[in-house]
Amino acid sequence: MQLDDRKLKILQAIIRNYLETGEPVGSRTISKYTDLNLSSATIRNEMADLEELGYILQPHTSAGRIPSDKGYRLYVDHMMEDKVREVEELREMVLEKEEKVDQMLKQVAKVLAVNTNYATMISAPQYRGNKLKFIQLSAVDEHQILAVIVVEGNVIKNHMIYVEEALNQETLLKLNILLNTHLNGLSLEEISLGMIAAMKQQAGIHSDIIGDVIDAVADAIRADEDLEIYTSGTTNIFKYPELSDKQRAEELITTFEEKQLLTELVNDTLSEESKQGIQIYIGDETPIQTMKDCSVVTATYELGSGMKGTIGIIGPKRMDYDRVVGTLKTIKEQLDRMYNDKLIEKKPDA
Amino acid sequence: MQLDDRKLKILQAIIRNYLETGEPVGSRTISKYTDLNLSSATIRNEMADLEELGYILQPHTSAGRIPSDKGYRLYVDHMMEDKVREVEELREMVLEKEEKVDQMLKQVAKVLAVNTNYATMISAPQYRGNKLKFIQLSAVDEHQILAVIVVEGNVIKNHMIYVEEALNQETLLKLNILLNTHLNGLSLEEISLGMIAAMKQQAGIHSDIIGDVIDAVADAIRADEDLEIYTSGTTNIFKYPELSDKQRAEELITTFEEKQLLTELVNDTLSEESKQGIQIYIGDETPIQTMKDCSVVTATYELGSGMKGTIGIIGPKRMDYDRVVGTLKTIKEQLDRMYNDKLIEKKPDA
DNA sequence: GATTAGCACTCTCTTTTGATGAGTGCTAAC
DNA sequence: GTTAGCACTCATCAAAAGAGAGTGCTAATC
Repeated sequence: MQLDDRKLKILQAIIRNYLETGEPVGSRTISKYTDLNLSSATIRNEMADLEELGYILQPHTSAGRIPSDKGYRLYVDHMMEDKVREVEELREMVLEKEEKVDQMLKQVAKVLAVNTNYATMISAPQYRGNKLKFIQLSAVDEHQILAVIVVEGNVIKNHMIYVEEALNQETLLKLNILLNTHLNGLSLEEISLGMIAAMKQQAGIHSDIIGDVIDAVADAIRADEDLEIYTSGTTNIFKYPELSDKQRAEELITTFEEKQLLTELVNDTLSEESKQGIQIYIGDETPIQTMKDCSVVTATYELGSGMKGTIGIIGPKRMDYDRVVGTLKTIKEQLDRMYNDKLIEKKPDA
Repeated sequence: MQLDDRKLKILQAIIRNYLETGEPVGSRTISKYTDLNLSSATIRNEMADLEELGYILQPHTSAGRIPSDKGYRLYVDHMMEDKVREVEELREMVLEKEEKVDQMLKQVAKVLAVNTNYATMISAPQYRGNKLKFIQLSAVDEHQILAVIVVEGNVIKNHMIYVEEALNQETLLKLNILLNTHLNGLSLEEISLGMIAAMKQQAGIHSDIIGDVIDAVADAIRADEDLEIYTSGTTNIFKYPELSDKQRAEELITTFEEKQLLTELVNDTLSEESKQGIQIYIGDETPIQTMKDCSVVTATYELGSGMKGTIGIIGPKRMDYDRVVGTLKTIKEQLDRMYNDKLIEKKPDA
């Protein structure tokens, strides 16, 4: 049996209708809904075919039909319309303050959640294979030395070191020079034990401090290991009865609370090189078990120099794919652009 | 009518039983439950009295009785046993790594949630009325200057400043000295506009940078305004039917997600000087509307030098008060102690 | 006078039953 | 190939019936 044009139109009508209502859709509805001018009986025959082909299914005898995962897949691959939706709020927000990246990301997650009525997540950009840019030790008071470590991409890490007795300015300066000359421009792999030993030797009685700083450097560079993930709008799932029975709701919300569990999704998204950076997971396709009754749309954004992050929108399978994809594209572009603008303008931030 | 000893015993039995089962408790149950050796009929008479006194109530005619808020209040004020429970996990964890305060707090929230089966929150200590300790500007590269600001209590704030053209070391040193001599030891209130103007004048063509730094300083000092709050175990509420109908669950979980809403609770706890730093809110007593069907137990902890934070446990009214209070006391003590140990040992952190 | 046994009564909860209605599959006619 | 017609299925809803837990009250007992 073939999937001819008429069957496609009917399938599309079924899906569109189901996306709106969330109710199984019957033959009579389609008969009126479309401009095909076919009676419900004909539609019924076609529906039987579509069911046999696996694109739709019946929750129970004598109910209407709902799209199967295969049906949704066909829809998002071939039948979706490009409905680019402006997200005004975000545009303003991003321009207004870019104070701190993580604050901004939290905001993005929230704006997206409010805009789409789905649950959202966003992962902070990962700084892979980064190199050390700058180290500075400063005496804060008699017993405390502050180590500031800046990594390429301007990730900054602070580390407080306690010392038994005060170091004078001269010593500090020496240590600073020692550290910077040896370590600047290196990645974690390039820092050898030999190098560390050499530095410690040169530092003499202050070798402890060098060890401490090295640890902090290691920490700063591989900060990507505990990936920051922000979520918002998790309670939106209560808006969709098919997701909000107790068990499912509990599982889902727990997944959002234990943000580690979302790492899977981020990794999967980053590994697949999808067209336009937008990825759609329908039902079982998702890498996260608890979301197998959901659909997940993800986008990869880039804040320049390979610092990639992931945005995800999680909703029911009958999510408004057109709108979500449109919104995500907009946001993605804005985030991508944000960094470039900054590069060009070289403006100080607020 | 008086609340004699027998009535008290019966009330206690009712509450204990209800805490366990969550079901209204009837006269027959109590008649067997207690060692009073009274028939159900007698108990019934006493229960009628207790109801008249307002300590218990009937969900509907011919159901057992459940404790009223007044009843719970009497219980926690006078009838609770001190059931101090060790929280081994926390003890180990705290000792093992005190790397970063916020990481640790997240852990505490989680351990508490797992241990108690209730929802938990913890607010990061607030650094009230803090003074500036130290400022340092460093050139990271040609166009970027990093400002590091350290506030009393070792709160560190980083701020990147973009400049059109590179500053030489000498200029930077001058600016550093300028900033530190003028600002060190001052609180936000003590930094006057006149002072800023004077500094800008001395900085000459680099007055922009001064302005930028001042902004960052202001930001660092009043960091308490956007209070960090961590939550955990929010999905535990699904374990209690009386809290987990859709509407209530949604409201509660939203409250936990929008952590700003929890500020009320923190402020209220910090403002009341309760005995032993433990506070119990029953039902309507809570400052947060969405929790009016819950009970909330809070504790104030102190990481030294007036940096106070709040731990909260949110559960059903029939929460196991004895255990929760015990657990909170333990945790509170451990946190309090943690800081003192550190002070004495002056150990560097991991 | 306090305690208890007994009993009618109340109210929730669960199960059963029947009615309704949406939707189907199939057959026969167009 | 399309459509009208009809018997059939199944979820949903509401009303009815039954069971069970628990009460309040009265009268008897200690």
